Amino acid sequence: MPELPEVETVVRDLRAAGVAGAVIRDIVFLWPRTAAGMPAAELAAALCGRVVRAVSRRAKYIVLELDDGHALLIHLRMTGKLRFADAADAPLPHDRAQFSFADGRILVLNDTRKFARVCLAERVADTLDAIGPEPLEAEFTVARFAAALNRRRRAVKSVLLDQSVVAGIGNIYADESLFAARIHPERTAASLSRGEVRRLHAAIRGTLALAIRANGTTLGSAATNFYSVAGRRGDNASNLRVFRRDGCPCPCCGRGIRRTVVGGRGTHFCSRCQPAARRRRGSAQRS
DNA sequence: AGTCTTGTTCGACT
DNA sequence: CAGTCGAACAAGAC
Repeated sequence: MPELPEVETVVRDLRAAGVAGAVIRDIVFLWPRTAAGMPAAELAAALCGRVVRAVSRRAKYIVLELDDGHALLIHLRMTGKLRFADAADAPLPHDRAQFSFADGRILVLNDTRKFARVCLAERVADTLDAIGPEPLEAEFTVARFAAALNRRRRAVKSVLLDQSVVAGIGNIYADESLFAARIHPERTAASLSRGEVRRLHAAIRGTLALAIRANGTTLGSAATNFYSVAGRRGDNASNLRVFRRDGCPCPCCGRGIRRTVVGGRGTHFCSRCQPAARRRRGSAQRS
C-alpha cells in the first residue's frame, strides 16, 4: 500500500520520466468517480492545455503543480498505480484514468479497488491544510510531536496513522517505527515519556528514510501490491522487522513476533522488546 | 465460500 | 470544540 516512501518513489519516477514540463492534452476518466471535488468532465476541461511545472509530494498525495498556479492532486489510496502507455496500447483491467500529454505519452492510473482519487486544488496549502507536518522536514519537531501525542488518549499506533498528527505514515511504517522505538502499539499516546517520544520521533524518520532509499515496500507478488511507475518493485521488504512477520523470531530477541488488531488494523510487534505499559505501584489498571 | 485487508472520510457520539 | 470510534467504500488474496 502506498505510504510516504512509496509515494515519494512514484514522484521521483515521474520526475525522471520528464512529467515536469509536459503539456496536458486530454484526460479521460474510465471510472468517473475517480474525479473528486467536481464532475469528471469539468475536471478534464480545467486541465486541458495546462503545463505541469513540477512534481512533488505532500503526505501521500502526488502533487502536479500547474502553470496557472493550481495543482492536480493524485491519491493512490491502497492499490493505485501509475504507468506510461501510448495510444496504440490496449487498456488494462482496472484502468481508471488516462492523462494524455502533448508528446503522445499517456499516464495511466490503474486501481483495482477504485479508491484512488484525482482532484484539482486551487492552492495546495489550502486543500491539504489539515494534514500534519512532513516527518522528514524540519517542521516535524520533537516538541510539536510531543504536544500532539499529549492530548490524545488513544493507542499510540492509531495516533501515528492520524494524518493530522504526522503526514504519510500507514500501517507498515507505524508498526516498524514503534518496533524501532521499542514502544508497545497499544500504549496510550499521552502516556509516552519524553524519552519515548524522542525515540519514536527518531524511529519514524529513520524508518521512512531507509524505505525511501529502498524505493518503497513491495510485499509478495500480488498485483494489488505496490509497484512504482513502469511496474518497478520496491526493495524495502527485506528491511521490515515486524510487519506481517507474526510467528517469525524477533530480530532483536528471538521471541515470536505477535499480531493483534489495534483500531481495526492488523498490528505486529514483539512483546519482549515492546513491553506493555508497566503497571504503576498502587494504581489499578483497567481490564 | 467466507473472511481479511487497506486509507480516508463521514457521521455519531462523548 | 476536540477527540474517539466505527461504518462505508471495493474487490482481490487467501
